[in-house]
Amino acid sequence: MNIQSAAQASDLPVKTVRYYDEIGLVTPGRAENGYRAYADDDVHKLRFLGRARSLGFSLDDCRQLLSLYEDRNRASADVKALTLAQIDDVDRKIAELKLLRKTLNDLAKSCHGDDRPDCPIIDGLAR
Amino acid sequence: MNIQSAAQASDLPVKTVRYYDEIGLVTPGRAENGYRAYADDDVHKLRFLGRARSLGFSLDDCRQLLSLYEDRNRASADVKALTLAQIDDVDRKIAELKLLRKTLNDLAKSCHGDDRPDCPIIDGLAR
DNA sequence: GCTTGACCTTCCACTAACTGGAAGGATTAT
DNA sequence: ATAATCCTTCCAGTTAGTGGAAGGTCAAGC
Repeated sequence: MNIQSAAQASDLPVKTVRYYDEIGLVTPGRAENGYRAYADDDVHKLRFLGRARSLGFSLDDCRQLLSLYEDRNRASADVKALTLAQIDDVDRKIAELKLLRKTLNDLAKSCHGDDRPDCPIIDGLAR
Repeated sequence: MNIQSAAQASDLPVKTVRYYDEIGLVTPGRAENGYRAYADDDVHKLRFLGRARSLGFSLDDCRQLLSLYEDRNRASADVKALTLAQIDDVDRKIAELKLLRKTLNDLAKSCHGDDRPDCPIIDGLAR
């Protein structure tokens, strides 16, 4: 499978897929002509990356998550520990976002939102 | 007021304050010796920036907000629209994180977590 | 067999929003 | 006078890509 098909199958831009190869995250084989040759397994990793990235995991986090996926000799306890750490991370992020949402919502609620110039959002931010 | 005092008063790193000058967001006057001289109004803007940034507004958003802040004749509706867009964004992120949390949790729950190499988490990711 | 267009390659430069550090000048304290 | 602490500019690096140029390859149509 060439890069464009892999990109479409994983819902990532071609440039990004090439970048993930460059930094060693998903390194496909090469065809005779030098083209990247993506296997189904590679596409699977790409899709996983796309999902994890869109959820705020850094590429470094993703590298860890992928190593779970790739290392067949890892003790399952290690795998579980890493997964639980990721869950904690997700929980923290959710909590942060909820707080952020509340702050923004409080600001928006207090704003009459018409064409008058005075605005509680601006005043709230300036406080 | 020198840059360090301004930074402390606005709770921003000195480097960041200098950066905001560099990109033309908050451009203080200069003293005889070439030092940046921050007025109270500059500090006010800096604090505004710090708060808006920490709430997830991009510097581009901030530039808009700042111009709205400075424009006493702007409609509060413009400000509200910007804020509501931020809230939508946050909501999307929260929903996605909850989905990911569930996926990771399901994987972790199914894992026996001992020193055997086979692990349902890995199998689940490989699916 | 040749051309056209779509695809692929690498490489270099650029983005946001800083952050760190070096080199050197100014100010303040002892 | 000297040391410590500011301040300045400039250069480089960070994360996670994105855009574009220069050039090689492939499949279709004439």
